[in-house]
Parts: sequence; C-alpha cells; structure tokens
Amino acid sequence: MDLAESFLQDKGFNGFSYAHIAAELGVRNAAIHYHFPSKEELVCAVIQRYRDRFQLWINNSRVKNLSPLEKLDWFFSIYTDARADNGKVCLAGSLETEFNSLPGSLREQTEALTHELLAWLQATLQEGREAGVFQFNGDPADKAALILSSLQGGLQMARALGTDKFHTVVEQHKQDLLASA
Amino acid sequence: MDLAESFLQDKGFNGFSYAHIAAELGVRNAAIHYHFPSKEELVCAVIQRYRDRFQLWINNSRVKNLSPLEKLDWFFSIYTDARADNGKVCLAGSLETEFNSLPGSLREQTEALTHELLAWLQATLQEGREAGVFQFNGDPADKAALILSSLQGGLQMARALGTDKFHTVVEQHKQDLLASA
DNA sequence: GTCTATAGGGGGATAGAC
DNA sequence: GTCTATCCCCCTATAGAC
Repeated sequence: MDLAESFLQDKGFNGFSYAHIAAELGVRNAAIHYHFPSKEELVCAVIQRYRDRFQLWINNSRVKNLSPLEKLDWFFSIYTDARADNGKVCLAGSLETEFNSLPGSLREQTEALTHELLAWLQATLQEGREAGVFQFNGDPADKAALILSSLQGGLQMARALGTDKFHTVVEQHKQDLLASA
Repeated sequence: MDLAESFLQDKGFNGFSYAHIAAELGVRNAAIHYHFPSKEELVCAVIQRYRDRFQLWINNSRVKNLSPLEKLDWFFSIYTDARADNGKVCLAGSLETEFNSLPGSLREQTEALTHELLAWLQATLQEGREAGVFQFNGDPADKAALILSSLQGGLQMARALGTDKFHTVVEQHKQDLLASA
C-alpha cells in the first residue's frame, strides 16, 4: 500500500501497475493479487487509509491545539513534503486529473477525500479570520477552494518549472492572508 | 489534431490512443500514423499549435486593447469554457500531471507553454496594479503563479465537486484582486 | 492516403502447483 | 502466501497491398 500510494502520487492511476509494485517488493505479480484481487480494491484501500490518516491528524491534540497560522503552516507542509519527496503530487489532485477514467468506487473516494480536505481548511480559515490573524474577503469555503486548488495545481506546475515555483506560491498565499488591511 | 487536443484535456497523455482518434474519424489506426508517425510527434504538434494560438490571441489587438480587468476576464473565460466543454482540463495542467512519464520533447513543450501563460498573466497583473485596479502584495510573478496553479487545480477539482466549485474559485480570485484596501 | 494484417510489448487477472 | 504459466485485451508501430 505504501508503494501504491507513492506510485499514485508519482505516475497516477493509469501510470502504475502490479508489476511496478511487485518489482519493488521482489515478489511476483500474482502475490499482490492475493491481497488485493483488483487494482480498484487496492487503490480504494489506499485512499481510505489516506483519509483515515488525515482525520487522525486533525483530531490529534498536537494539531488541534495549534494556532490558525500554525495549522495553516502544518497543512502547507504536507504539500511541501510531498513535493520534496521526488516531486510527488497531492493524492487528491492526482486522482482528480484521471477522474474521467476512474472506476465508480474510486470517484466516490476521491470526492470524499476532497470534501474532507476542504472542510478542514475552511474551518481553519474561518477560525483565523475570527481571531483576526487572517484577512480575506468572501466565504471561507470559497477561499479554501482557491487555496486547495492552488496547492494541487502548484505541485503539478512545479514539475515543469521547479520546486522554487511551488514555494513562491505558498509564500504568496501567506502574504495574501496576512496582509494588513 | 482537434481530437487529440480534446482527448488530452479529457483523458491525459496516457489515457487516449490512436484507436480513439481513428474511431471518431471513421478511419483506421494506421491512417493516423501516416500523418503523425509517433504519438510523441502528434502531441508535440498539438502543443505547438496551442502555443501558437495563444500567442496569436494575446498579440491580437482585440485582446491587446482590453483593460486589465477585461484581459483577466478573457483569460479566465478560456478555463471556464474548457470546463463547460465536458469538464475538460487545462492542457498545461494535464501535461504537468503526467510530466514524469512524458517523452523529452513533450516536457520541453510543456515547460514552454507554462512559461508563456505565466508571462502574460504576470504582465497583465502588473499592468492592472500600476493602473490601480488590482490590489495584491508581492511580486506579480508569484501572484501569477498562484492564480495559474489555482485555475489548473480548480478545473481538476471541479471534476470531483462540480462546475460550481470552479466558478467560486474564479470569483474569489477577482474578489482578492479587486478588494479595496 | 487509407486499407488489412501483424508484430511486439504491457496491462489486469486467474488457475493450479508448491 | 507465493510461485509459474497462461489468457485476453489494448497499446504503439510497421509492412505491404490497393
């Protein structure tokens, strides 16, 4: 599952195969089919684990007790780390790109994951604005969608333009949010 | 080439085949190989045409003479139209997602296209800020990267969450830029 | 320029031995 | 639980007839 998750973020759903995983593990193709009969089930389990992990993180007191700005930095660091790890891409972004060729169960998982990421980011933005540390106009839900879409797109853009481009995007978001009126 | 471009935006480089194009045209696989010997050459020509078209547009007086805000709206409309056309995705974003599995010549084309989009957007943002219609902090290049990444990511996110989500992102960008200090 | 036919590879998946 | 062997499909690409 670790390898499947890594390949998903690196090559996308249609870009990796049982053979890739088997080669890394030093086993045969069929051995993986024993644990995950179909590719759909394998990836479904990977996304579910990813979702569970995120819920664990945000409900953990270590994150829960952070200030809004620290929470945002923590969230950004997920993407920065992914980028640093061989130019990987957000799992949600990778799946959305291939959404039109995904089996039904994976579409649902992708939707659910994206909703969960957005919901947390929206709540954090709202909390920060009410606390007076974030400044922005409009609905926190819309600002959350803007930031998440930019993080996903930014990781992809960084593949063509280099890691620096992603860091400037993250910094620009912070400037936008922290700018005093 | 029209079909190839459409498929690229719909299914990505690894998601479409000669067979798909041939079926739509009512011809055989081999007929396409006659005009474009390899898939790499076909897609290279598609991206080149896309780049040329964009340069034509931005150098046309119809766009050149628009106000900064109108230019921005025009640029956004490219993405809105793509989204409206069966949930297509930005060509640059589609290619960046599969960047790691792209032939060399296509990587270069993808880089060049992204640079050109960014350069125009940066210039437009700068022009608008100097004219006093756009407000934002920091380098226009960074703000341009933020907006472009968000447009690319937003189109992908809209696949999972629906077209409305993309429109709210676009509106949020305008709110951010036009907010009076 | 398009056709039929085919080569050669990779993919997901299964059967049955061990 | 993993192995070998195999099936069937789709892919890119080419050869040669028309």
